[in-house]
Amino acid sequence: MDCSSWINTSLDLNINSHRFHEDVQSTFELEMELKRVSAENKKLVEMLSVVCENYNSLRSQLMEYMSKNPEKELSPSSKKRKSESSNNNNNLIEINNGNSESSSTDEESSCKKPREETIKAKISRVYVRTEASDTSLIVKDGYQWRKYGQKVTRDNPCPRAYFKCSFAPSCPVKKKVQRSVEDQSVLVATYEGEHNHPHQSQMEETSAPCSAPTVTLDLVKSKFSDESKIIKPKIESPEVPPILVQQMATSLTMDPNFKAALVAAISGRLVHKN
DNA sequence: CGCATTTGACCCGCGC
DNA sequence: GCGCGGGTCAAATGCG
Repeated sequence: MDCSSWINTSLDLNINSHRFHEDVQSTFELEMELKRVSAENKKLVEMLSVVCENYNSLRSQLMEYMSKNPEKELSPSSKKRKSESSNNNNNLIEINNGNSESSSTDEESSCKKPREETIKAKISRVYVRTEASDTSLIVKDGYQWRKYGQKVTRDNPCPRAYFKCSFAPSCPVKKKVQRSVEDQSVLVATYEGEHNHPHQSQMEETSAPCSAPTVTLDLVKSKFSDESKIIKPKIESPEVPPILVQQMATSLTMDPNFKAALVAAISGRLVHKN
């Protein structure tokens, strides 16, 4: 072996050794990254389980309520001025009837308001548990409201507050807030219409700890249409059916915001490494 | 001073 | 037609 071939062989070995070192380092970094992603996935699974638990709790409470008051939900002849029903829901529950142009059993969309034939406002109801000492009729939903009236209604000694979205008249959304008759620690907020502007405190809420989870129950056009059939005036097992977990996971993955956040979390770390 | 809230008056639909 | 009750208006008031 001459001198030049020896140098070439030595260089090859050196280069191969360097590449091997890089490969080992790259593999090590990938393993670390895999561990981080696994940890994040674990957190997400834990979050999902918390969501499932909250859903389970709220669902059981809803079933209990419906078993006690089946006629209020089923009777099409319910009057407009029936009392605001209460329940023992913790945190925040939104019951969204998805009011549409078709005939509805909701008392708010009864046919006795011919002047409002063009108004097809989406009406939803939110139950918020508050501190017993909290006497304000404030529901923190992330939007800014302007109070324009307050009334004491016949069915409830607690006054009902009337709010308009602060972006009115460009945003036609209104809401009524009143304490529940039976449980005055529960605020009943009735929303009319949909906001035509972005959520004002969306950024703050997404970064804030999730202390009061919100569950939306669309009782008319539920995405969980199968589950809406399951809801009967009968107490069922409090366990979450596996199909529900799957559907909740699916709806999470279908959520573009959730997807974007997940992709940003993972790709951000990978890009940062490279 | 400007804006939000309060609160009594007013409007309107419904039942009798 | 009248009274009742929910919903809205707008002047008064309070607050930063």
